[in-house]
Order: sequence, then C-alpha cells, then structure tokens
Amino acid sequence: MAKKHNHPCAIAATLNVIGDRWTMLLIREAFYGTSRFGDFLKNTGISRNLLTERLIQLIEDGIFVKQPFADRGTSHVYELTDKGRALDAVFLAMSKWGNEHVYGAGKEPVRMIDGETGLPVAGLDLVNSEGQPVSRSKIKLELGPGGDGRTRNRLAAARKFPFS
Amino acid sequence: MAKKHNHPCAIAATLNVIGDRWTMLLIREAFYGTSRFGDFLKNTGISRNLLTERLIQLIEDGIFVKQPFADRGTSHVYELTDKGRALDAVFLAMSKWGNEHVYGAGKEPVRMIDGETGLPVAGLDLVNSEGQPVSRSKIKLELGPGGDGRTRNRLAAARKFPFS
DNA sequence: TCCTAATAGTTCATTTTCTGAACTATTGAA
DNA sequence: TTCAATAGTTCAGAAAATGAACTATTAGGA
Repeated sequence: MAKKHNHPCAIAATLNVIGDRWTMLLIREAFYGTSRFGDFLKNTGISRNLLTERLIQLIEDGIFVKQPFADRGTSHVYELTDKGRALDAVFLAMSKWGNEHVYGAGKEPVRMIDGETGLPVAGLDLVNSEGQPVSRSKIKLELGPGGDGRTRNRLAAARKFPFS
Repeated sequence: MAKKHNHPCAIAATLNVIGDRWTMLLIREAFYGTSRFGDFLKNTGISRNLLTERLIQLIEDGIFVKQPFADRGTSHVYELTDKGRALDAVFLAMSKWGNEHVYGAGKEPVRMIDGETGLPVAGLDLVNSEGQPVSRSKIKLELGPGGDGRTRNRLAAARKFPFS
C-alpha cells in the first residue's frame, strides 16, 4: 500500500492496515468464507499482482495466515487471524452505512438478520466497560497513555462532544 | 478517487465514498470540529490539490456541505451532513480496532470515555429491530430486495455464520 | 484608493501506485 | 511424462498522489 500515516491516532493506524480501495473487500471475502487466491481474485476484481502484494502485507500485519492446502496444484488457504476477525465491527458498521445511506431502505442487496429471532440487525450500540449503554452524544475523547503533545493539542482544539 | 467498485454490496458502496487513504482522516477531523480548508490541510498532511478534489467529491457524495464564512479573505466552512455524521459508527469501530490491535492496551493515544460514568467505552454491540442484543455468531446474511443473481450466488457460496 | 495579509484554491512536473496482459513455477493426476 | 490447475512474477502503460510554485478573492489598514 501507499506511504503510511504517522499520526498518534487509532484511525490513522487502522487506515495503515485497511485504508485502501481493496483491503476491506478482501476482508469481506474472508468473512464470506473465501480463502483461495483465485477466489479473492474472481470475487473482488483486484489485479493479480496487487492481490499478491496485499496478501503479503496483510500477513505481515497479522490479519491473515497462509496455510498449505492439499487439493490440486500449488494451493494455499488464506485465513483470518483473531486480529483480522476483530475487524468485524468495521465490516458491520460499513455494511450498515452502505445499506442505509447509499442503497437506502428497500434497496439493500444483502441484509443482516438476527438468526435467533429472524429480525433485521438494526443498531450498533456502544457500551461502557460495565456493559451499560453509552449515548454517542456523551462520548468524550481523552488523552491516552500513548498520546503525546500533538495529541494533547489536537484534543484541546477539538469539540467536547463530537458525535451525533 | 480511483475507479469505483461496481458490486451489489454495501461494503463496496461504502468504499466508493470513504475507501482511500485520506477520507476517513478528513471525517475524523470533522468529528474533532475541523471545518476550514487550511485546518484539514495542516491536521492530516494531505496535499492541497488532493484536498480540493476530495472535498468536491465528498460534497457531491453528500458527506459535507460547504458554507461561506465571514472571517478574513476567501473563507468557507466544510460541515458534516447527517449522512456524514452517520459515519460515526465506522469511526468508532476503526478507533476501537486501532486502539486494541495496533497500539494495544495501555498505549492508546486517545481514549473514548463514557461522559456519563467516566468509564471507558468498551464495546460496539449489535441490536435487532426490537432493541434486543444480537450475538455476532448468530448473524445471517440474506439476499435483500436490491440484490441480484450475482448476490444470490455469492451468499449461497458463503458460510452461514461468518462472524467471530 | 492602494497595499498587504490571509485563505483557498489551480497548475504542473515528478514520483508512486495500479492495471492488465503475458509469462513462469510448482504440483497432482491421468 | 504430459496436462491442467493454481499461484505467482514481470513489465509496459495508465492513473493517481506528491510537492512546490503560482493565482484569485477578499478584508482591513495606511
């Protein structure tokens, strides 16, 4: 991928891993069960050499592991690690936004259903460390232990309640 | 931005809006309260001409609106629309993942706090349309009204319970 | 009125990345 | 030992990003 961001910021850090046109599509495929080079190629439309490059990078980043697969020819499987599977929240948030704000209600190509009740998945809600619901408008951003002077200045300049 | 994806898929549709190295950084800035061209420039490191291009695209995509601002010189403010603010779930999911899986516990540059209780924001949980919690391992993906034959085939090939 | 500073762009040469196609390597099976 | 499948590599051309210099518009002050 391109040159990396170097901000003390979790968004920038995440973009350094998934912040290009293809990576979240590869992650989507992995969540759908795709594991073979040729299937990633066919199901996303990425070019071969870029797929090679991205898979190498994603293995280095700890998102995929590559394992031999006894089938025919030179086969391997690419599987998500725990770190990769932890991107499910990003996947779900993007799915929900795309369905609601690009396709719109009644035009979703794929719907997420609660298998337990058959009801649609409707919300992605925040909870605090004791499991209590958190209102988005009450979130505060605070300097963390890994922050530096730049971070402090950015937060000082930021609004107190940035979220809808 | 680059050529657009053309899959009947909410992830692909979302990537067509935010799927490059810079856009989520601009959204982050907007959530932090940044609204001026020069501040986006300074706080992200994007180049001037690319910022111009991206802002035009994001206005076209309905993420920002541009408004005149009486200050000094030729000033404007760029503000998030409701559609743009709805990206907060993507922002929060990426923040959480970056903090947990790139920086790691105890090294987060910025922490999200529940302003109500002072406790850290810990989870991003799914609820169904009746507000009941949904387990990720119970999510099913179903063909939606906007899906086509390709979508149906993809879902048929996909695992039944793709999420962690 | 003219000058200056601030802001927001535009232009363009260079560098980097992506695309698409052809080619190579490795293995399993017939 | 040949063939087909899979997974890669190579490379030329196209597209996009970078970085720096330049332009345009406006507000305020001399």
